[in-house]
Amino acid sequence: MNLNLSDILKAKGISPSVQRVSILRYMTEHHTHPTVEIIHEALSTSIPTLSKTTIYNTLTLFSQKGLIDSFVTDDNATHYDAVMTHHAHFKCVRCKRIFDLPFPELEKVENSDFEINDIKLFYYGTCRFCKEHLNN
Amino acid sequence: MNLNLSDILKAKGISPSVQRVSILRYMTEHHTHPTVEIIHEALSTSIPTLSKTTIYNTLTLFSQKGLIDSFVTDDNATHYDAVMTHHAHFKCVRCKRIFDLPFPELEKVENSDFEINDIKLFYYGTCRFCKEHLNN
DNA sequence: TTCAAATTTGTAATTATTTCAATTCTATGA
DNA sequence: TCATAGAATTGAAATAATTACAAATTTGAA
Repeated sequence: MNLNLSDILKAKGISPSVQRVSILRYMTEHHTHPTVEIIHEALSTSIPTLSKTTIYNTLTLFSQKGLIDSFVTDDNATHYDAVMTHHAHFKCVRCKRIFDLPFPELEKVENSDFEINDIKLFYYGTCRFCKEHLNN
Repeated sequence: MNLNLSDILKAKGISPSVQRVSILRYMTEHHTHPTVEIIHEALSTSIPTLSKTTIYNTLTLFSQKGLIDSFVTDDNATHYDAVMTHHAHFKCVRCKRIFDLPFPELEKVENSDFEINDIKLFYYGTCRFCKEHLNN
């Protein structure tokens, strides 16, 4: 398991430090689209000296190497995502959780003014849990 | 023109102060998806005392009353938009400008776990101007 | 005209992120 | 094995967007 993650990093030309492996492990085990803050809270227990700067550096590196994706939502924080298959996101405006949804068929943009390299699709609304339990 | 904007505000139950009318005018005349920073720079000349807090308050109010929309892009800043017809956005990763694009036909999400109230679609890439003039 | 309520303002606080220099770690070659 | 250069990490400070909030100003109705 650990070896596996190390190998993934090495395959991308990233030397597998304790911090990097931990962050990658967190990302692959938690598909919750965490922010730097959340990751820091979660990993500080096992690596007390882990700094946010390292997490920022690491996630930026992972992103550049194509290991993870990132996006911002209307909380103005960057969320990271280790699921690299193209998908859409649903954000519950109540509990703020972000869920994956399949990316729908999209007609191509007929406009030569724009060279499109990436498409992001966000749904906003209320999740079933909040619908059922927080009726106020 | 001015009367017009005042009336729009009044129709939404918003009293048309100088600041609010100016901000609404800026939004209707500039479809550039400005940030608070940009609006502040632009209007400070004519209203030197205009504070960012007022701009934040006003845009939040306009948004709540359905006069404008807002979204964030990967610059982690909130952009405001007075074009209220549903459309998509293209952001040029070079010049950072944001353009409107028609919102494509989308298949309905078949998932009772989510009640969807809003959909946002962003394209990222390079605009024609940057393609032609900044080839580096 | 008066005054309460609404609005605006400026400052300070908060939050996310970046910068950067100092420290720590690690792999390599003597 | 040991020294050491380069890589990685750290923490503190700087920056940027936003919010909180109390004081000052403006406004509209009585």
